Amino acid sequence: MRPGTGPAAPAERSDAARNRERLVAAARELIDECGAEGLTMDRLAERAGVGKGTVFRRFGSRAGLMLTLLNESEAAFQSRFLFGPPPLGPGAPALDRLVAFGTERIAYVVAYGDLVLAAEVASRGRFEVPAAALWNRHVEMLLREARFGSSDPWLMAGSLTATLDPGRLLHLVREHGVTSAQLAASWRDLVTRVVGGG
Amino acid sequence: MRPGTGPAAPAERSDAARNRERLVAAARELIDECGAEGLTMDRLAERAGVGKGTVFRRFGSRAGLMLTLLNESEAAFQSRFLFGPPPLGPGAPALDRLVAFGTERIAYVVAYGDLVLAAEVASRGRFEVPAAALWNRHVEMLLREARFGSSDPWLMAGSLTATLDPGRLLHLVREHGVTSAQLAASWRDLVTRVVGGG
DNA sequence: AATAGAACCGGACTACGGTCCGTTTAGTCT
DNA sequence: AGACTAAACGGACCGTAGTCCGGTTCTATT
Repeated sequence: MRPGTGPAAPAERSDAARNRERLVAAARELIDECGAEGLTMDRLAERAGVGKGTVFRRFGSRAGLMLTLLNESEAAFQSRFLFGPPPLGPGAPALDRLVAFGTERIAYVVAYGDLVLAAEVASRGRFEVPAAALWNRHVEMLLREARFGSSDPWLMAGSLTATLDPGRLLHLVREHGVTSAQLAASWRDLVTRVVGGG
Repeated sequence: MRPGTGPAAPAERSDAARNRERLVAAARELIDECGAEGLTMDRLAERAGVGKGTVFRRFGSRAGLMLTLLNESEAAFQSRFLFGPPPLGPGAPALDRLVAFGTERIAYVVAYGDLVLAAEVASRGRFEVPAAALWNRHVEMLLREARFGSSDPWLMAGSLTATLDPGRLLHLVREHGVTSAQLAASWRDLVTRVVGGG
C-alpha cells in the first residue's frame, strides 16, 4: 500500500503507480455517480482503462478497495484518538475518552455510510479488519485505566465495540429514524454503567 | 411457509409440498456431507431433482433457506425463553433471565455455527430477521422489569443483543480459542453491570 | 368430465466477485 | 545499447446467487 513503509519495500513500478492513481480516481467518480453499491469491479476496470486482473492485483478484493478509499479518513480518526487533544485523545479521564470514542465513531459511520458498510462485507473479513483490532485494544486500555475490575477486559472491550457495528448503526438510523445523538446517548449510558459498575 | 398459518392461506398445492420436502431433505443431506458452505443453490436443485427456479420460489434466497432449516430449533429456543421453566422462562428475577438468555444463545450459536452464519449473510437481512426483533423486545422487557432507569431501554436492548452477534461469537471461538464459558461469563458481567448501574 | 385460470416448474440467462495464465513492459546489469 | 528478470498487465474463464418467461400441472367451478 504505502511504499517505503517496510524496511525492504521494493519500490513501486511507475506503471503500477499510474494505474493505482487511475483506479482510485475512477472509483471515487463511480461512487459519486452511482453510490457505493453501484461500483462493480468490472465497471471500475473499464472506467480506469485497465484490465480486471489489475484491479484485483492492487486491492485484493472489493473490501480491500473500500478500505483503501477509507484509508485517509480512517487514519485521521485513529491519530485523533491516539494522539489528538482530549477528551478523545490522551489527557482526559478514561471514561470521558470512552464516551468520546463512541460518539466520534458513530458520527464517522453515519457520515461515510455505504462506504464503511461495503468495506466490511467480506464474510471472513468483518473481524480481520486491522482497524478493528486497534479499536478493541484501545477500548481495553481505557477500561483498564478506569479500574475495570474482574472479568476479562479484552472480551468486554470486544462487546462494547460490537455495539458500534456499522451495519447495526446504519440500520437504526435509516430504518428506524434513530439520530446520531440518541445513539451517542445510548453509548454514553452503556459505558458509564459498565465502568461504574466495576 | 406454514400452510394454515394465515386466515386465508390458499392451501399449498400437493406438488409444491412434495418438492418442498424433497428440497429440505436434500439440503440436510448436503450440509451433512459438505458443510453449510458446500451447499449451493445449483447443487441443491440438482440433488432434489427440481429446477433452480423452484428453489428460489420456495425460499426466496439462500438466507431464507438457512432460516427455514433453522426454524425448528429456533422456534424451540423461542418458546423456551417465552414460556419455558426458569431461569430462562418467566418466574425468575429479570437479571437471572437476562443472564440465562445470553448463555443459552451463546450455546445455540456455537452449536449451529455455520448454519446460523449462513442464515444472516444477506447484507440487508442481518437485522430484518424476524427473530432478531423478538429477542430485542424480550431483552427490552427484561430491562424494564429490572427497573432499568434513564435512557432508552429499546436501544440498550439492541446494544446488548449486538453483543451476541453470531459472526463475532464464532470468530472469537474459532480464531481466538475463546470458550463458550468465557463468553457466557463476559455476558453475565456485562448485563450485571448494565442492570446494576441503573 | 370438461374447462379456465392460477400456481408451479425448469433451466437458460444475467451480473458479480474472484482466479489464472500467457503476454508485455519497466528497471537493471553488462 | 542490448539483454535479462521480475513484476505488472489484461481479459478469458469459473462458480455463485438470483431473475425471467414459456410451457406444464393442479384445483376449483360448472
